[in-house]
Amino acid sequence: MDSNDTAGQGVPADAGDAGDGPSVVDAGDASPAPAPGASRRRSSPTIYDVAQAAGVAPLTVSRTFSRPGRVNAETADRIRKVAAELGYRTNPMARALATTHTNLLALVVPDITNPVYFEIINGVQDEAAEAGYTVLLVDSRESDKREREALERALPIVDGIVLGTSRMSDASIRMIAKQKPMVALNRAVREIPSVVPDNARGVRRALEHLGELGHDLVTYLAGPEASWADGMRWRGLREASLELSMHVRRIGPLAPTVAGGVAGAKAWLQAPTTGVIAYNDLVAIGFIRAVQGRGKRVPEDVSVVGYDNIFAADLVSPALTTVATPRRALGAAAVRNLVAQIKGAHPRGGPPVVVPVKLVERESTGPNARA
Amino acid sequence: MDSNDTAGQGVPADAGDAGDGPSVVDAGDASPAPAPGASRRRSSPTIYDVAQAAGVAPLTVSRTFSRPGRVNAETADRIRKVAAELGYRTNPMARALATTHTNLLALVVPDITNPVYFEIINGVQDEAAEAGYTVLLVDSRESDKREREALERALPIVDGIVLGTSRMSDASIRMIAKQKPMVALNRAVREIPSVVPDNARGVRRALEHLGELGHDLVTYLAGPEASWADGMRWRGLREASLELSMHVRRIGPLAPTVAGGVAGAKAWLQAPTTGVIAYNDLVAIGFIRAVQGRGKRVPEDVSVVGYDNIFAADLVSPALTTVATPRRALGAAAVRNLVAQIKGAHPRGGPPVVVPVKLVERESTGPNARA
DNA sequence: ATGAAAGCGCTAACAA
DNA sequence: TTGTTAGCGCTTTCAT
Repeated sequence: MDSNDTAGQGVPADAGDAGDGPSVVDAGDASPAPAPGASRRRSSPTIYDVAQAAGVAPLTVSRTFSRPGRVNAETADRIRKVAAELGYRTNPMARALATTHTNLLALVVPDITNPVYFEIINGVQDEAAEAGYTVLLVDSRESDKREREALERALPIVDGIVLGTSRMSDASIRMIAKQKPMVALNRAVREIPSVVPDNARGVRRALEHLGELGHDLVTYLAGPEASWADGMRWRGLREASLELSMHVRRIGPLAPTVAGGVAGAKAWLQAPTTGVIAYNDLVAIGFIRAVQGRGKRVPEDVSVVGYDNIFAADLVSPALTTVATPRRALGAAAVRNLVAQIKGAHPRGGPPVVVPVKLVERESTGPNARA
Repeated sequence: MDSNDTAGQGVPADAGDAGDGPSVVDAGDASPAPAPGASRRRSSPTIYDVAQAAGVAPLTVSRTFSRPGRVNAETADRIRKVAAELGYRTNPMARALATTHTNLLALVVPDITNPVYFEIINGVQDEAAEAGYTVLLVDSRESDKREREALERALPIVDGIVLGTSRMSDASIRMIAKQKPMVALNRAVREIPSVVPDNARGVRRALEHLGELGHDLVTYLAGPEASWADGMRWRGLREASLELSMHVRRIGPLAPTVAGGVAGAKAWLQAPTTGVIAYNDLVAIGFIRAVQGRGKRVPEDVSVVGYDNIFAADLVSPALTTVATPRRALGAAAVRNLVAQIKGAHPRGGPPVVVPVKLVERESTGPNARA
């Protein structure tokens, strides 16, 4: 909520250009459209204007901007110069109509508010920008209805879709994938190229970490039943526990929220363990607050590992030890794959691209007091 | 990071409508673009196809979708039916080219990652959807260069811009406002319609609250020097302190981050007060952690009030008492204003639209121990 | 390396 | 209420 404004003086002074008296507060009241030409901007110059001014054919101007190299260097320079003088800018709509592609990508996430998506968004946006695409962020706010509607709107104007943790059914997803190139993120969908973090490896590292600290009985605070990621993590946990000769219990399903963590704590108090691995950071945070409220100390009485390494993980006390998912890399990988598809590569229905994760050790884990 | 995937079972069931045999899993490796027509989607039907099938003129089809009501109800029904059968969808690019408007709005924020913008984004998106617009979210990541570039890209394809807490100079902003309708958020820019929260009222409420708890000397942890909001808050604070017969000290400027709060704590420890008001929640959080680290208790030794009421404010301990800015309302108001402009209303250069704020009392404030 | 013609799909004007 | 005629600004053939 800060800005670099220099208008800090708060001067209401109004250099009124329409001069219709002192600030009429209400926005768009009566007066309809101003006479076209009033404060209205002149229609911008086109390739024809530039062509004429530069003494070439319109097509040459077009080429100068869309396929440089296919035009004489000198000619191109001259055209560019003239264009700059005239303030020419290529019209994306016209180009889109002619080429059928917009250079827009849709990125769908279930909840912008969820810190998990920050870096994904950044990764997607950076990689997209690099490839010459602008991204249209679609926030479905955890509603498959909203997701479908928003996607419906976006579909006809984008060249491809990055579907982050979709709330839609596999069937709906495949339906959409038939219409536009698509890559799924954080979720494997048959026949759809997908990019996922290495969930198995993540929980395994968490378990190892706990093991090294002397905890050999740990509780897993499970996520939503329908969660693909949760399934992967629980499976990975069981396998790892076998290899490491440790024991893992499961509590859940839990909502993937602070409240879910609180609920998990209730159950855990019935049968405490010195080690806990949570489905995600929010659950871990809720769990910690709840058990602290019951007089337990973290990490002295119980070590807890979160998952995702969200923004807030570093803010709570104790700061959360957690598995960091490479969200930026995830987003970037998805875009690369998507752009490849758009450029003409066949979509690969093969196994998901798996991106590595890593454990971030902070204050919520410590040696087993009993050891 | 969870999903509702049903693919857990791996059900391959696919009511294949294209029926080209059992899912050929591995599509393409080397081979370049597929023969146009292979897995490529057929070019979609146009108004001409629909017109022909329905036995009317193309224009009538066009009207049916763009100006319903201007066409006979029965005819319209028939056309819609035929269109549905053919799977006709109006082509936004063609429409945009013809009408010169895209029904896209740009929302520029300096940092998606900043919780402050969540609700603004939601408010903007909802209101925009209601008005028939899709929003293109532009994240400038605190860089005026990036902001300018992204805006550059977005400008030609949007009908208007909501500029949230811009990092650009007033001059740049006015420049852009000349090209497209615009509304500034959280910042007053001369000659540009703007919507801002009631900063003066906010700090005043914070001060009152502290006063009621018996603190009459409070420290203000100031934000960045260049911040418009900071100026407003400090000014509001001074005025309120006069009226309330309280005393306010100022420490700063500080970075609007957790680190800034830590820095502020250092200075505060030189001359502690029992009441503290921070520029924003992040600063408050940093401050609290730092003073706690020096053995001070919150709120027993010092009461602190944050600003903004971000997501994390409720997660830290003690939970933060803070001034909640009506971010969703802010976003919605901006869009209403913007759409009014687009629809033809004159831009109003008058004073900013001011949206009310409110104080959220949580655990970080308490009675003055000395009282 | 450059150009002329045609058209992408839709919507403004005007008619009828 | 409906239809006809022109474009919107760009990129595609296919020449030159």
